[in-house]
Amino acid sequence: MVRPKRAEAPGRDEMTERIKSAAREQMATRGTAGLSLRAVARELDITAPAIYNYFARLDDLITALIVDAFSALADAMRAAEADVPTPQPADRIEAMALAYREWAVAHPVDFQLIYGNPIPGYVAPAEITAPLALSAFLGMFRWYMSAYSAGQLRVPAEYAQPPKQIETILAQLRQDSGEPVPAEIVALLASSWARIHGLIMLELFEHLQPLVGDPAEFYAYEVRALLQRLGLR
Amino acid sequence: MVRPKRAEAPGRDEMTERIKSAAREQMATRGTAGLSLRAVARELDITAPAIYNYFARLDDLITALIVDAFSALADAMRAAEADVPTPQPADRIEAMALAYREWAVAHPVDFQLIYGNPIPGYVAPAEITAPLALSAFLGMFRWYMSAYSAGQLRVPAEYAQPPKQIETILAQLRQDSGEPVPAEIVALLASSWARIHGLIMLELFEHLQPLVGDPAEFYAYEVRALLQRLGLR
DNA sequence: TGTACATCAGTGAACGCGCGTTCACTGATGTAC
DNA sequence: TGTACATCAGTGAACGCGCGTTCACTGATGTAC
Repeated sequence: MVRPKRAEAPGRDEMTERIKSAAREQMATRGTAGLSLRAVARELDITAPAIYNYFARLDDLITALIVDAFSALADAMRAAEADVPTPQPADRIEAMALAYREWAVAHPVDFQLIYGNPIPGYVAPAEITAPLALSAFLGMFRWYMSAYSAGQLRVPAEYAQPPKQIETILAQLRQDSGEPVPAEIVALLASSWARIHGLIMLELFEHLQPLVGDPAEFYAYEVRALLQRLGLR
Repeated sequence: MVRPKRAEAPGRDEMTERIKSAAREQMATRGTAGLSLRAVARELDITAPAIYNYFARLDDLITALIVDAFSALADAMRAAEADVPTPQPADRIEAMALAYREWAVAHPVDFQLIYGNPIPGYVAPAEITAPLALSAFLGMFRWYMSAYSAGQLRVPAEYAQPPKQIETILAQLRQDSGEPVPAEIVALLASSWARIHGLIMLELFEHLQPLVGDPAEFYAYEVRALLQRLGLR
């Protein structure tokens, strides 16, 4: 019988996971700012200094949680995208947008951790955070581009003249995607992102509910409206 | 010479204002969760217990700050609305939307305080908070309604069939505004709010900048697009 | 005008708390010979 | 197979800190007679 690891002793990697998981759980119940090394240790029946064997500072633990949250969100969106049986961009975009909200609602504190309020005293290392923040939405960008190239996506009249400043990012996107990127598509992506992001933010803090009743239903309605306006439905 | 108050002694109301102002300043530099009674006292050259003469609990101070922030935002929007010389609803709506962002950018921490992350351990009294949260946007609702009644606002095709759940709020709105309120208008209002709110949230946490460059310019563009789509421009 | 009293903002000491981090240590486990 | 040693996760005590809140008090000010 092969037994690569002993059953009772956690092992370094698993212990690291346990610490992160306890930390996530604690944030879920007490808010992002409610995280404390000692409480995590207590939860794991361990003394606080033991955690220093895995994370040199509390900030390193937080950074690890942020990185995990970003990739969990990106994974959820990729999985939703992959589950779509039809080849239409509209279906993929819709699936990813719905997955965005579903993940946010299922993990509200992780969502705040990456898109919302910073923890007091903690400063995220920008070189780690910045690329991850966009990555989830660049997946959607690919479908915007392919729908546009295929002549399916129609730029609505009201978005015809995007501001000049937007061209600063075009060079990089052109490099990433290997083809010329119209400023209108970037503007549409940013606008789309803001529309669904705003709905989620208002929902998470209970501001949307009194206005629309069921936020999930309204969100789906908004996504459909968006796709329809882009000529994809 | 009339002198209703002595110059050197602050007086109760002014001292209350000073405490709130120091608290706001502290939140601005250390985040919403960085607020502490003792630090506020230090700032005012006073001992911490003295603050209990003005606020029975730290939570009461926070509640006062929230109420102040809500009314400051509502005031800013009302002022912008009043400054519009033309009678067109589109101009008023645009002015209010721009004022919404300008206030948020000028007071990011206050904006987070009312629309974002709660302070750990603090629970806002819903009976105070809930009505205020909507109030700023109900001002915009009036203009949506009047533009609709005047036949200027055209409901875009993609928003033609709002979800059923939205009708739960219609009765109350009908009572407030004194006329029948179509579900489409409420849907448009919620959608509009989410669009600009999402842009602001992404801007406040630096997620929008890499995508569009100048957030102010992009915001103005988005508001124009919205008004145009509603047939108001 | 002078005295006694009430009011009340602010003091200073103290409480018990949880926090992040350091330090020298223990003791189980794996490895080399 | 047995012994000596290295590794290293985890311990327990201690540090200095800032926090919210309580309490009995001081002392200036205003008021009543």
